[in-house]
Amino acid sequence: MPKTGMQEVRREQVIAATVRCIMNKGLSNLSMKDIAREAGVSTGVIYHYFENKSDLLLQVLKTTFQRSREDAVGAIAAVADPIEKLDRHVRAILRTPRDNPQFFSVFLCFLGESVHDPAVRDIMNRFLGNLKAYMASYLAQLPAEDADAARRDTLPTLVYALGMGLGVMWTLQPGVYAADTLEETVAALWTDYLKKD
Amino acid sequence: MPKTGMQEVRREQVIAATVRCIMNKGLSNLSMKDIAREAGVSTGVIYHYFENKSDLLLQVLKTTFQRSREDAVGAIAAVADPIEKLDRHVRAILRTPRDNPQFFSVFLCFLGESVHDPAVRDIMNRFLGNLKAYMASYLAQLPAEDADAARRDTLPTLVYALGMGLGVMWTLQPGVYAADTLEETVAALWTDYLKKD
Amino acid sequence: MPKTGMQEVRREQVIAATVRCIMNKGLSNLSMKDIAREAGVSTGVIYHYFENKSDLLLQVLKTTFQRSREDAVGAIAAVADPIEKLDRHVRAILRTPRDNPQFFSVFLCFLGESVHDPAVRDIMNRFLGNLKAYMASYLAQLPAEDADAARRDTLPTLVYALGMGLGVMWTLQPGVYAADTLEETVAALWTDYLKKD
Amino acid sequence: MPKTGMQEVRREQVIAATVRCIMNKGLSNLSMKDIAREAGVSTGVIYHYFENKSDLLLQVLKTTFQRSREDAVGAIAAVADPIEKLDRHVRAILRTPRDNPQFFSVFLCFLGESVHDPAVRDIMNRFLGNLKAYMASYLAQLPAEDADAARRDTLPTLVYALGMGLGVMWTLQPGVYAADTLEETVAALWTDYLKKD
DNA sequence: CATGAATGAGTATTCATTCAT
DNA sequence: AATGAATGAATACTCATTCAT
Repeated sequence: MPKTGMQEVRREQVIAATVRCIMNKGLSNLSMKDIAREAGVSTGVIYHYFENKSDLLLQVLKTTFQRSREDAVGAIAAVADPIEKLDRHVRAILRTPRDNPQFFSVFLCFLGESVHDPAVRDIMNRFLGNLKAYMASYLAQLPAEDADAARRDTLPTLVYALGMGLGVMWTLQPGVYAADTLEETVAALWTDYLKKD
Repeated sequence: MPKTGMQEVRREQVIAATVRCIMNKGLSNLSMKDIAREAGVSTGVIYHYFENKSDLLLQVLKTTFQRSREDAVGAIAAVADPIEKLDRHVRAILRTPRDNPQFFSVFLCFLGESVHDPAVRDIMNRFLGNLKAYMASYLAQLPAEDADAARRDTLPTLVYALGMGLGVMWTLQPGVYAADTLEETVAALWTDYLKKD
Repeated sequence: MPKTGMQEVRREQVIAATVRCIMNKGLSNLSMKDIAREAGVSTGVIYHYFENKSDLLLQVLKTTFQRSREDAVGAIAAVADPIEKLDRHVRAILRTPRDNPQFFSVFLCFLGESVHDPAVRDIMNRFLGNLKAYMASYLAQLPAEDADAARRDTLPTLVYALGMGLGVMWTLQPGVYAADTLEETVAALWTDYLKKD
Repeated sequence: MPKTGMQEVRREQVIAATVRCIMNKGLSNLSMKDIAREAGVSTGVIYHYFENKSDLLLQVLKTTFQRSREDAVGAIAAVADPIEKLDRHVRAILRTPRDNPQFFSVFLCFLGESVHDPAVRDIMNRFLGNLKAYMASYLAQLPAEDADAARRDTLPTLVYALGMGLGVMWTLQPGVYAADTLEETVAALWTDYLKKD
């Protein structure tokens, strides 16, 4: 087993423990001791692998976002048709709060932080920017007659904004929405929006 | 002026100072001393009017939400026609992050807290519930033939979800969106959605 | 009792406790908890009156030096004749390690720090500079025929260097020197040095 | 090369690295990791050759002192005449802070430690004692009529005290003294002192 | 009513030392 | 012999809360 492999394992172990702690206690009550206990290591270990608390938290955010993006892209990579891609993409976004509640908890916690912490805000912006750019890239393949140009440009922002908003509501009141119906409704909403004359 | 009047003034003074502090430093770096300094009072005064830090923060959240709701309702109270009401309502929601950034900063900060703090989550849910209920109440006045029943029921959730999502994006990157165009687009989106056969 | 008076009292209390701790444990093992315990206060109090540990230590050094200087100047202020002044001054310097061992312990501890800490070195240099300047000021009153000019200029440095060196030796091995004899010897040494043709 | 040879090399390597660290950061900020990095070895190695940090530091002090003594003795061993020996000895002492600033930094740092650490103080005393004894040994060879007996006895203490004091001043403000002139002055001071009737 | 000094438990972080590899 | 990951006690410093004045 190569050493670098072990090191990576330890880092993951600490990051995973931090995510669990954030879900249980939030960012404002998060102590390094808690994280160490949750990870089953001593506090010193954390400082072996991360510069300080702030560095650890940024790594947590980055890792969480990277995985979420890989999931999203992976879910629609196999599909060729842009419209079909959009449909599946929208549904994947709407399912995130249920399929990956961890992601949403972390996201919401750091959202509060991003208001006054530029480093966090940068990571957030880059994440959202990447996702929107990805959607724009396959929408660009649509024949010009199939979609209004202005709408095609606005769509990624609208899709992610609505997804985020519904995610927040779902996280605040898990289960109050008829998930399947909502998925149909929203998927139809955006494909209609795009196609409309 | 009765005693309670002065007391109310002091309370407001402290709450306003707290909001300003939250905007500057976020929730996780907020100290009672900061608040006292910002309010121009001693720390002892805060404990005269609020039970403790947690109580103060809940009062801040309630007050912020109450005002926001009063603003929202006030902005469309004079209009009679439900469709017109909806149009103005949607536009008011979309303008919130610019017109009242204070509100959005506070909202985002507490959003992170609501993940693990039931008291905060309750207030959030009640706030969103009230807003949606208010929209539902005037949409109910629409003649049955003017709107699909199912759509009328879903609309408040969708409107607020999209508003919240766009607000988050605006707060993360103030100014990147063509605000006016977006307002038109979204207002049209929802009125179309409602009317569609 | 004015408030500022009480504040000054507290500061003195903490500084005095710090000096005692330095004498017992040295600078490198000095903890804020030790100081608080020795002063009979909580750790928080120290941070009420001093910015941080480094600030406290600099204040300790300044205070110690200021008092030592007041003692030195006070001991010879009443004397008019420069030669007589020098004689008493030299004797006062040589008596310092016995009369005020506190001063010498603090001085030696910070001497080690001054090697790499510019703030400490500055205070040291200013202290020594002041003392030498004071001696130079009254030696300047000597009639030109009574003292070789070059010797008069070097004397303060030599006097304080020897005093410092003997103080170190005394502190390392308290009591091994025949203090009185040494005092005579050294006092004679410098008055001779100055007068010699 | 026998094993002990290698071992000795490693020990020297670590000791030299420690001295460099002390010069850069002082005793109070000295970490084993710093030393290991400076020496280009792992922390484990240090514990192979030294019992613990305190042991390492004592070895550093001993080694530094031993070398300084060898230098001092070596510098005047070839001279036969006691008076000439003294003259050269005094000049060598005064040149130490410039020629061997390493020695002086280490010396000053441990001086602070010696106040409360008996082990350090013992080494200091033995070092100074040896140097003074050496000077006394060759001064003893002076014909009785060439030197006052009492002065001959006091001289080593005075010479080293003044040398130490001037060294401290030089270290605090490198370069402010006219080194050559001072050397002449002091060398003359002590030979005069000894000879005087 | 108001103040702000005082408390002390709690936090992030460091570091000498050990030990499995 | 050598490595450097791991430990955990210790440290400086913060901060919500109390209470004498």
